[in-house]
Amino acid sequence: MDEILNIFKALSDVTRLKILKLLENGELCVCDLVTALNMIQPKVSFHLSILKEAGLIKDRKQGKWVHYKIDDSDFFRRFLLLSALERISEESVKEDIIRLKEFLKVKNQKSGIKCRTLEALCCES
Amino acid sequence: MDEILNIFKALSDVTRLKILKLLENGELCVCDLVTALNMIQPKVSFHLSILKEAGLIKDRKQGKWVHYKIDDSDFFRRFLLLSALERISEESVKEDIIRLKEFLKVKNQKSGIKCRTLEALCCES
DNA sequence: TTAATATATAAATTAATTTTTATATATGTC
DNA sequence: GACATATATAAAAATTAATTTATATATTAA
Repeated sequence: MDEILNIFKALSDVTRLKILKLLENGELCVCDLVTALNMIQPKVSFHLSILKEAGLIKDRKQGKWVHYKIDDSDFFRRFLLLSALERISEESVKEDIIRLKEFLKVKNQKSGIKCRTLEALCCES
Repeated sequence: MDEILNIFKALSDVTRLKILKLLENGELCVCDLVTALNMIQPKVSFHLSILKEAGLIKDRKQGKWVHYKIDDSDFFRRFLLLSALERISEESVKEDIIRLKEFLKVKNQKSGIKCRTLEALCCES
């Protein structure tokens, strides 16, 4: 019971649903999410830890950065996310995606590394 | 977003998951649930109101009683419940079902009305 | 019509969660 | 090595949710 409860608890917060919606396009590091959501970093880290604890996302350390992405190793969780995120309109993360794209563009220019997630993000603006 | 959020919030509480698990066998009135869960009545009513608000259950008034059952009019909700409740073991409502069966038996004897839900409840004890 | 039962609701309390602020750690840069 | 950046974590404050207690409403029974 605790497992399923943790999953539902993880999914019952706007910020966390937004994070998941943003991660649908590919992995993002904490600072990407901080910029996209326009929130302070400890707050984002807090929500990421809850999503991770529930087995909904996983992380990958690379140098200074920690990249997060949806954990699709479990069928039920993946399916749940799929059907839930489908019910969240793009509209609800519109502003976040604008900030994110702007931020990733600048990051790309600086680092010279192409970001797949940026390419996946929808193209208006 | 609010709609899906409400659904997940409704599902992120042990008492409410238990209520749903108990309602899987058929409709129950508030006093059935109060006895099964061994909780005070306002508490049960509070949780029922949240489940109803989320569109997961519906009620039917009959005389003094209010009977609740799972609302299967919405495909997504029904499917969500189906796959979630499947992941909750019978063990986690074992004691509740014992109390419930005992209570329903006495109720049946008194009223003479056969309760379908009682028949649906599993047969040990 | 009085009493009893079933349920709901409001107010007060308690508990849990989220947010903020401050600080620590780890990695990379100068 | 000193400094900057990215992230995590701990403690405190703020917010939200759950629980209890008390009371109201509606229905049936006596």
